[in-house]
Amino acid sequence: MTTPPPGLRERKKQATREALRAAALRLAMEHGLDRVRVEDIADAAGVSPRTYNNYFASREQAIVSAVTADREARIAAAVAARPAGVRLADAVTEAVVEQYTDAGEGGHEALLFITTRPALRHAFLDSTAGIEPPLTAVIAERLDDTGAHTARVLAASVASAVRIALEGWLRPAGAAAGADAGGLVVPSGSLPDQLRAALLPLAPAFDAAERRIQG
Amino acid sequence: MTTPPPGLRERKKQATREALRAAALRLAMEHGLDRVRVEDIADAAGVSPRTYNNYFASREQAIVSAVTADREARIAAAVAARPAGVRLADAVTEAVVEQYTDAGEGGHEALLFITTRPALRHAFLDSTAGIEPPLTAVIAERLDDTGAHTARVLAASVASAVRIALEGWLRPAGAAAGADAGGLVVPSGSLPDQLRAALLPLAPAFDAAERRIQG
DNA sequence: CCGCAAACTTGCGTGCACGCAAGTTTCCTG
DNA sequence: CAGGAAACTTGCGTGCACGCAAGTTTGCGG
Repeated sequence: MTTPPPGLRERKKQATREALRAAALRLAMEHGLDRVRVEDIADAAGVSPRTYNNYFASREQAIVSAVTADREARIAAAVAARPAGVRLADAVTEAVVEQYTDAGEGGHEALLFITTRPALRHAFLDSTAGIEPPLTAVIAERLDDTGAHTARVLAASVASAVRIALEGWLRPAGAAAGADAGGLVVPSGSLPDQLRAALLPLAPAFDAAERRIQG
Repeated sequence: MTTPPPGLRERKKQATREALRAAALRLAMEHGLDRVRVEDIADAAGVSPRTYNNYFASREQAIVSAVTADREARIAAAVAARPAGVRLADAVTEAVVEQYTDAGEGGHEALLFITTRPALRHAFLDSTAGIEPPLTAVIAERLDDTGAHTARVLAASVASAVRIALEGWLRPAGAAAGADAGGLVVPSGSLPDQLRAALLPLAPAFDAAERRIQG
């Protein structure tokens, strides 16, 4: 259903995309973010600059995607993998925490690099929006189809919460706190803690949605 | 506290910004979106193209902001205006519906124009993110400071829900439905209905947050 | 009323995103 | 195994975003 043998075209495309990702990240880390032109990346991947742009709409996207590429699919899979018995809220929370705590192979240096440059950090935070579609799919599955876009709203909310958690986690390294002006400031714990804390307020919404179909 | 008489500088800045907004929208509607160059807009507003770019990071942003400019502040104000007794979820929902149904003075033609061109529609949908900061502020006020970023998460979720509602509302005019592949499709009712429907799943989260501080 | 510091505007230069219209490769069907 | 359609790549051209380093305006003590 999902994999009618990929075919040469598709394989080549993925290879090119991957080559571009890798080249973008490597060159940026080697020579410094602003000393890498699109031409260099395309060159290193063996394609024309114009083709590079058929795959990525910006340098930041290419670089960041080297790290965030398949988180989307992984998260959805991780949710789907939880037994059907557990609370949806818990399934989602744990799946998210799980996927954001390993950070992949040599991804740690890369992640440091990315979260350290403002432009890349921004792109990185934006990439959380990418988990929305697959999350929508798995959530919709568990909810059957109660109320049509309930699943979309919940998935989008999760994506937002993750973004906020990441922002909070990066706060120390971050620059402007903005017009928050609350009262006390939390000392920004570990990433898993931040994620759980950010997702906690959404749990009641998940519970209610789940209750609606299963009593 | 909020308005120590604005001063000449600030007034000039707002005037310029407004002139740019207006020029951008007017020219785009008169001559067609892609027959308006940045130079024309800057020119019509009486500033250099470089200055235009100090105010807006893209043509789309300038045009769309002519319509969405103060929705952000209005929504926050509308929430704050509701009596303290009502359910937070209701206050927010009604405030949002209220602010998205009038659409401003001659804004109807403009809105049609915007939602009709893909690039502008995208920018328009993205602009919903702008309601997040002010919403965070008012929500945080009602919640005191239970759990620090609860307010941020809820505000961000509302913004997402609004975005989704708008997307649903524009669906008929929209192009690609994406990989939704659910089952049945809803015939996309009126905008207020869409908004209420999208915000409904979040109500339990608001209730829980409210309960947490007031019993 | 002066003059300085901070804010804002502007011209210039660089690299970039992306539409378009060939050229090339993959895929499918007879 | 043709042969043509569909997908993908590429060069070119245009307009754009934005850093930088003057020039100009506003605001604020003295």
